[in-house]
Amino acid sequence: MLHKSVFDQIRDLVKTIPKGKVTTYGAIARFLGLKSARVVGWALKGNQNPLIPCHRVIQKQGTLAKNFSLGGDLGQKQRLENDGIIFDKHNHIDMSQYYWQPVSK
DNA sequence: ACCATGACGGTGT
DNA sequence: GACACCGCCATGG
Repeated sequence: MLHKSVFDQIRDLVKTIPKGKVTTYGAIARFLGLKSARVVGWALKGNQNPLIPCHRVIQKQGTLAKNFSLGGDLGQKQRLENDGIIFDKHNHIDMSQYYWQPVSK
């Protein structure tokens, strides 16, 4: 991975997600001009940097990816709850309340 | 260069 | 809601 890679762009963007907010794989992909959200998930999986709040990236439906690297979906849920985000009984979160739209920095 | 593999998303049944 | 496909594309073998 020399030069600026897709991951570099994803990392910089994820860093700007405010505490208490979340965004989606698809939103990041589209923001970066990618046609597939799968690349975003792949990039986060391969590069788990503790300085990057990657737990704030979730699925569009407000649900969590089951294969989250740091403790699975449960570990991700705990991190989000630590951010002050409330889950309903089906492990969904209210996207109308918590969704954060990526913006140019 | 070919092929399998995803922390997805959209659509159809 | 639960499945099943399919398109997507960077990476590694």
